[in-house]
Amino acid sequence: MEIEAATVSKGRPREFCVDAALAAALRVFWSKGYEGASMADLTEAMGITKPSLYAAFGNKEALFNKALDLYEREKTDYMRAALDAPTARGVAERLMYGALDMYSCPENPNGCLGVISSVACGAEAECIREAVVARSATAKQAMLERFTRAKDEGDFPDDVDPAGLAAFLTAMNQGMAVQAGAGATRAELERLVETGLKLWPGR
Amino acid sequence: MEIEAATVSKGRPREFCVDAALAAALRVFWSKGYEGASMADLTEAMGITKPSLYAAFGNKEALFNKALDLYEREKTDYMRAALDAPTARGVAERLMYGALDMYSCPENPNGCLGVISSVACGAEAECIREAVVARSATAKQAMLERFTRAKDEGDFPDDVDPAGLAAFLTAMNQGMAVQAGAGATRAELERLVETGLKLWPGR
DNA sequence: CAATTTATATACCACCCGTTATGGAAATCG
DNA sequence: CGATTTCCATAACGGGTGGTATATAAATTG
Repeated sequence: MEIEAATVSKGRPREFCVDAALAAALRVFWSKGYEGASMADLTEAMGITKPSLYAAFGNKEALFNKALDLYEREKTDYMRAALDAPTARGVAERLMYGALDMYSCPENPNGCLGVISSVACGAEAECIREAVVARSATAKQAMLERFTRAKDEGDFPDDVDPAGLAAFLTAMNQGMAVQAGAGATRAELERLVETGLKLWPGR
Repeated sequence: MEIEAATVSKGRPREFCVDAALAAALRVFWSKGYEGASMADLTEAMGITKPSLYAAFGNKEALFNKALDLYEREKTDYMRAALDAPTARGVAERLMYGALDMYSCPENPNGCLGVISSVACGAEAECIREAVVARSATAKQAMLERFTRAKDEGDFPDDVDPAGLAAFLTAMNQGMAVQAGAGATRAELERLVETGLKLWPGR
């Protein structure tokens, strides 16, 4: 039983770059959501034909999961960097401005793949939603742990709840994603972030 | 040229209640989104056949817009009541707890029809998104006017921006909708609301 | 009771969906 | 070179989509 894929290919090598194709697929899912992205959309953007796609990625769901991996890999990076900030306020700043940069970057599709996929999800694609929600939960959990530590360190008053702050930041992030998807400008999102930080406890 | 529909029907009267059918359609759109709701889903929930639906409502898009009217009519009520609160903090309280009640009512589908429809919207249904976004904009505008008045009345410090507060409340509402759609419990949403109110300026 | 007008029910349309079978081209290994 | 293995392109599959034509049933008007 072969576990590893063959390191030396015997037949004709594939003519496209898997990583580039996956990046293209991510953009399509990011723009249209899981169900909104048709195989025709995907193959056209990826520059390959359907049989090639199925041979390389399995099926639509597997392709989405790999695209989601790619998306989260980058996003996780910026979140981890944010959680490494020395103070809770620093964490909030980096998280919100990071989200702002992501959502207002003109090269990115509008909105957040996670929000799009968890909201726009017909019953048939329940497993997609579950996968996305699970990842979102781990992100929230990481925030919670960071803020419990921050509370111990006296970063904010005792009457505010670390779990509440984590939920708050999550909601702000989701709200930004929705407004960005609806066409909000960077200036509008900036004002939202600044207001959120003005309300943030402490300092 | 007849402008008004005939007030006295001549032929066989329809056997179903239009309002009840529309309410059923609203629940389907609310649960599955515009594109996720198929005509089969709709007719089954409404208890009528496709020709009856098309005769009574026109087509899928017209049906959605009427369902959206119905949805907004109720939601607008609670928002207007919220904006009538004497203080800005009262407005925020009523808006957030109103949203909480709406999103955690077990009889309602999860999430917010507006968020679902604006986020989960393939290119073909662009007009749907535009309709939803336009309504959301008017709601935000009403908040903005209320908070500019509140600022003149000294409800919160001068260094906070009324437009920022409106965007903030909108984002909180959207975040609650996303988290509710993802299966958050009422307790979790309550904690989010309480944190939001704890951060609210003044008092 | 006719005649008319409308609602309903069945069936159907062309199209798009995700997925796969088929046939031929191309590159590697012996 | 020959054999083999894999990739690519075309086309088709069954099923679901929004929307509709046709025919029958039912109620109102005269």
